[in-house]
This record gives sequence, structure tokens and C-alpha cells, in this order.
Amino acid sequence: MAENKLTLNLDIRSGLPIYTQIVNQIQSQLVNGIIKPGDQLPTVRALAQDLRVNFNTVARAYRILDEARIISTQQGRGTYITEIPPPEVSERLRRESLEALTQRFINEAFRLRFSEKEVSQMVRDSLKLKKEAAVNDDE
Amino acid sequence: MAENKLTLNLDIRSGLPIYTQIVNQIQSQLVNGIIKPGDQLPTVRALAQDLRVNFNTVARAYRILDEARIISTQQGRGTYITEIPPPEVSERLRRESLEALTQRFINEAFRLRFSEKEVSQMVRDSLKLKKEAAVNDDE
DNA sequence: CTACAATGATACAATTAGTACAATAAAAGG
DNA sequence: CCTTTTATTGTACTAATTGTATCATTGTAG
Repeated sequence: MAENKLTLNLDIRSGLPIYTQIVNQIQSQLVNGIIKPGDQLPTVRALAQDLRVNFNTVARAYRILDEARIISTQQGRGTYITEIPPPEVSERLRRESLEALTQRFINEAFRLRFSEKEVSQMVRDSLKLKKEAAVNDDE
Repeated sequence: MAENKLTLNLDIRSGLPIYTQIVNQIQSQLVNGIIKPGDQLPTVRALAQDLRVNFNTVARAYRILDEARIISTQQGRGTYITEIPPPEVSERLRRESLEALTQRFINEAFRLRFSEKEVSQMVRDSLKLKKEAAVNDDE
């Protein structure tokens, strides 16, 4: 199987900082399906060497993508694509993806022998906490 | 009697180190009775091969569980679950493990921009379905 | 000239992998 | 039986890989 090497094209004349170009191009390759959730991105050093830039520049791009929850960077392990933040997908697809996520969660909870009551109560509590935290963040 | 093979699910994108995921999942399965005191865990090498990780990673997880007195590792013999932890400790661990599972689920759902309402509704629906399915299984 | 943003250099920390070893159990030989 | 050998299992130490943090340098707008 051919390893899909990430190919980015930097443009000096664009006037955009390198790290911004990296962010943009990874994002667009993601929405175009060239790279997919679960894929591992090149290491900061590998991509830096490929692009002939300092690896801190790549790290900066990765950090931005990480903060946007688009990728997950893990010290000592690497960086991975998470999932496409649902753009304007159909309502049906949206629902199906939530359904799949929820069923995975519930199956796991039941496998661990938690009761229906425990699960629903914990979901209520956690949502409540989450909402309160969100309110505090807005202040 | 089918040998109760330990089943762990690693998630690359969770951001948690592999050894931590192993620790958490063994702990969950213990407090929920899927594995019991006295049970022998897979050898570090067997579990490592199963999970496709280096055996030192499993060994690290086992060492953490050993230090927490949850398991007993014995060079040349194997690894065994120790005695039942006191009920109140067990109950606390049980709750914590459900809480962690639920928060991972909710964080992921929110990251995908689902609303609190959508999440709680879907959990209700899925639990309802699950219950009905369980009733049918009992017949 | 000054200030600030971008990039580079260097040192660091976390995770996982590689290798050799020690303890125990099981098998083999007598 | 008892001893020796071999296999199995966890341990210790080290190395390699990866991202992070901090500060220095550069270049450019104001």
C-alpha cells in the first residue's frame, strides 16, 4: 500500500506566513478527502525537512490545528487527524453521525455493566457541568 | 468454558497515552466485574502482541496497576488481580470510570458541534432502543 | 530607529521501542 | 526422585522518536 505522503506547496510570494499556509493546506486537504480522520500526519521534523523550514514552524501550524480540534498532537507519539468538524452536512448525515457516536458510547457503558439508569443520570450530570463551564467561559 | 480474553479498545485519537488507556480499561473492567480478583491477566508480551504495541508499554501499565495494588506482578509467573478493593473504593472507581467515559463522549459530541439538546435526546432514544432489544433477548 | 511578527536554534520532556537480564516454572535426562 | 536444561515471564536500563518551551535572530511595517 502506498503511503500517502502529505504534499504541500509553499508560495513565498503569497505573503502569507509559512505556518498559515501549512494550516490552510492541511485544512483544505482534509475537507477534500485527501487526508482522512485517523490519518497520522508527518512528524514536525519530517514535514519541516520536506518543506525546508524549521520544525518549530511546523509545530506552530500543528498547534493551531490542534487548538481548532482538527488534529490531535501527542508528545512522544505523533499527530493524528481527528474528524472533520461538520461543515454543512445534511441533517440526516448529522443525525447518523451522532447516533453512531452515541451507540458506541452506550455499548461501551453496557459492556462495562453500567445500568441504563446510571448512564442516563451521568449524562445529565455531565451535560449540566458542561453547560455551567461554558457559561463561565463566556464571561 | 471460553477463556475470557481481555478485550481492550485503544483509541489513537483520544490523546491519552497507550499505557494510560490500558490502566483505565483494566480498572474499569475490574470494578464492573468483567475481570475478577484472582484472575490472571495476559502476559505483557501476549497483550502487547494483541494490541500491537511494544511489550514495555504493557509492562508500564502493569507497573502502575501494581503500584496501586490493583494487580500483583510476579517475575517468571505472571500477573494476577489482587483482592477485592473495599466496596466504597470500588464504588468510587466505578463512578469515576463511568464519568470519564461519559465525558469523553460528551466532549466528542460537542466538538462535532452537536447541541446539549441533541445529545440528551439521542442518548434517551438509544437507551430506549437498547432496553427494548434487551427485553427481546430475554424471551 | 523601533516594535512586532515570523522563523530559527537549542534544550527539554513524554512516550514508545530495543536489548539484555533475572526469577520462576516446566520439561528432560539420569 | 533429583538435577539440569529450556522456556516463559516480568524487570531494568537505554535509545530513539516525537512534540514543547524558551529565547535569539531576522525582516519589515510604522
